[in-house]
Amino acid sequence: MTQPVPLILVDGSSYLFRAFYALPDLRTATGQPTGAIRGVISMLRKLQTDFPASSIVVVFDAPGKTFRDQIYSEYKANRPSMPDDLRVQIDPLHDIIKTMGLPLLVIPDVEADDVIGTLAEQASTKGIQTIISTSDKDLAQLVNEHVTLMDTMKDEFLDPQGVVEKFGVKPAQIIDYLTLMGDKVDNIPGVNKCGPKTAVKWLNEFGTLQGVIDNAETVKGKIGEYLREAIPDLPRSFELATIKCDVDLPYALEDLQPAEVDPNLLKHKFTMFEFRTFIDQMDEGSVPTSYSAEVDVILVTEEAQLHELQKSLEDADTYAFECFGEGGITGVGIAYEPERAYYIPLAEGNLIDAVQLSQITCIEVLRNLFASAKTVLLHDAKTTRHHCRKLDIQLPNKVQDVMLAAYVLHSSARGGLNLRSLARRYLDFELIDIKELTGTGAKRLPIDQVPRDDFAKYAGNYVSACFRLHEYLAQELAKDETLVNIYNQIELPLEPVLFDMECSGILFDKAVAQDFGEELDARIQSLQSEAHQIAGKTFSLNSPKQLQEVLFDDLKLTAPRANKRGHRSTNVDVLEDLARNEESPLPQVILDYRQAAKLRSTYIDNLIGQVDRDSNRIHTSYEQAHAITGRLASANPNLQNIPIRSDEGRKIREAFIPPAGRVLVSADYSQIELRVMAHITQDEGLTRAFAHRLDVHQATAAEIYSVPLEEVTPAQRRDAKTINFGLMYGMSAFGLARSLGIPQFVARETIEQYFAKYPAIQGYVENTKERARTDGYVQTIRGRRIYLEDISSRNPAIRQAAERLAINAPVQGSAADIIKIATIKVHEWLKQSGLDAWMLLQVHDELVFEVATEQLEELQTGVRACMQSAEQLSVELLVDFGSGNNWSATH
DNA sequence: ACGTTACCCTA
DNA sequence: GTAGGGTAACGTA
Repeated sequence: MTQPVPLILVDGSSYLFRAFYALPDLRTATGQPTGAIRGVISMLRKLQTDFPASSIVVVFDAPGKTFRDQIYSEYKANRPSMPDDLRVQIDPLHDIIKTMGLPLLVIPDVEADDVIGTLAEQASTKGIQTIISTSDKDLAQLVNEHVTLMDTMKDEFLDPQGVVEKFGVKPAQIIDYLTLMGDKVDNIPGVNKCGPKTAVKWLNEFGTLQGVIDNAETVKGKIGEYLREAIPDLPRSFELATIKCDVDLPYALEDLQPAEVDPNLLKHKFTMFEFRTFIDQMDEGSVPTSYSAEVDVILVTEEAQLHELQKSLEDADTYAFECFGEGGITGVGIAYEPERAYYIPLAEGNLIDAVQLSQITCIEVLRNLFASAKTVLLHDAKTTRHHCRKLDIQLPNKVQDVMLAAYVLHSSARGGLNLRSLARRYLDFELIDIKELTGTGAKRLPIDQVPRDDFAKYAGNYVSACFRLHEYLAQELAKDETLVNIYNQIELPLEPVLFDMECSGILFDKAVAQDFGEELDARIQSLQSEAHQIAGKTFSLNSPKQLQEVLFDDLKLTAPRANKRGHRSTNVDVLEDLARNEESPLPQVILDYRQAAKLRSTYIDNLIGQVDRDSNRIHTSYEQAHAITGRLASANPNLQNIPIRSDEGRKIREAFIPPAGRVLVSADYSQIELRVMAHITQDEGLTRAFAHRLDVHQATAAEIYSVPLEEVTPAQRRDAKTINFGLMYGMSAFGLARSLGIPQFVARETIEQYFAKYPAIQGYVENTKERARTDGYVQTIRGRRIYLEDISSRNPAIRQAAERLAINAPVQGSAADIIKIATIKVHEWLKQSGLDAWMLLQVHDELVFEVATEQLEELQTGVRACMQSAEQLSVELLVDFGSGNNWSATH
């Protein structure tokens, strides 16, 4: 078989049976049988490899009766019923075949043979060469000059000549041949004692079945009697043995195109069935384009070289770029083709004696380069923007970012999103680890002291990998339109917006923080001595280990709970319990101490330390590609966890202030996650509550406690709020009982009542878990994917954690998509509004601005419009505003 | 010096 | 009971 064959029709059912009986009884660790699945998949993968140019269509019998049962009630009556171990492999097998991107046909009321016959006939008519892959000899009747039979498991091909050699009759005689023999298994009567030899002998003598019947009188002996006895039944047997080639199919031949394959999903499914070999094979074959592992790195140290490079870049469509350095800039790397890269050293340090270009010349070239319309390929564009900013260069607003592309493809892929991991994962390209050049620990070299040639090699390989990754990831993203949209419409445009917000920062009044810090110090001191006095000894209040001993050994209080590692917990819940018992004043003292110490260290000290010397502002870093749900994270410092719930903690917010003449403004979405929940589930009760602009927790309380809205007590509302949130987090009766402090059976009843009132939410919970199991991921409204590698874990705790994430991720992730879109819209609007206003922070459902006091109203109007129109949900999006002279006053 | 654990702050 | 970040203590190097 050297000619590529356009169409391969696979008789899936025949292989499934063969694989089940012929192959060893493989099972997963949980005992799920998988041998037949593996056998069929293995066969299909062989076909894919052997016939890369062909389109493969897989056909299975559908459960239920067919026309053959109608013409003959005893049809297949002798077949033993399907073993359970085989039956349970069918659905998973179908699912994997679909994930492999192969068209799968399971047509009710039509046997697989007839589907194959019909498709082969259609293909023949069009002159398309067809291979039927089957282990069932009956299909030999379909062989003609366009149609070949193949048994993939036995590596056997049958063209018309081959049929004659194997069976002794021509393909056109196969039906007659089968009719004469009958089929014991399918309970089709033939001629008694007539096997293949006799059938072939008669057919060679008389030509056709009709010929045999017409000459029945001439057949001598016992077998002649049997033949004559069989004649009345033979026409029906003939009909049963005939494969129909004119079935009405709901598909045309040209509809049966392969679907795009999501390799992560496929790997996930192979993992579920413990098909390690297939995964390994995929990993080996995952390199899309086989580039050389060796990158030709050119060190640019002369002006002539630089200008030559500049010219090449002007001709190139696109190029990868990276700034290397810690603090200062050591050099830049550029690659405009996959196998060659350039490194331009710019460091001063100990390399000053080496020949190198002046920074000024080089920066000028880069500035011109970035001013042209070329697309720059980057890994972590936002960080590169900060580097460039130090050189007073501006990257183009529109760039490509392989980190963000990889994040959109798989936000939680093992190994993370640094370029080295991505190169290894997607390109099988092993990058030099910078630690090999710098060393670690005390002996670690600053990177500008790494020998220049070594560093050039590292840098050149780095940008080369970035270039190659962009090619690969763009192609991967293109396979799913929604993912391309997440990348192009959300993540990519958001990146420069976050950059601007990071550069803006927020003004911080150190004096206010300092004063509060001193107040806290005094409190910390006195609480500490009080604690030591009660304990009768000095100990570190910060140490859970020492505290444990004091509380439970020295003071002999009873430990209510153990923590994860079996130690006696001293966390808030425990201390609050102990404080309520009033056996000792120490627990309350510790609680007060903890609060003060936390505020002092995490907030006061850290925030003061992060204030920029020149601007007196705090510039956080947003992690755009970190949270698996699509949320942002904030770090150095984290401005998304500034205290607000306790009055003491809130005081921290008083240090976040606007400059003179401006106010701080906070715009936050009202109940965005519950609104998303209402939209996703289309739950009537929840939707109605939002449509009537009710207090949603109050409305929930009224429903589950069956009381009029106005009679809901604050306690009932609080419980309802707990339940509403708990549900979004996938909470169990156990968890609800704990957080409401009620017995588990009461919690179970409460959840039942809730689901009775909000049935669509219960449906969502069940469907989502199911979808997560079959797909391996869940999706947000916009189609962002959240993969759940543990959804089929055999460990119940791990599996249940994945289920909770499956329930929460679409809600949290959709809300994250919405505010990201809003952030982009607001930034655009602000830019063109000409207002003296700046977007400073994003805190999941809140945007914080500073604006010239007299422009407050105008800002609110514009921001509200952007935020409310970020997504069209089936419930409206509402935005609450607050403003004031510090961040506390805006709430 | 670095990693892990317990704790606690946010949406 | 979801998603994060940061601190101090403490264990291991």
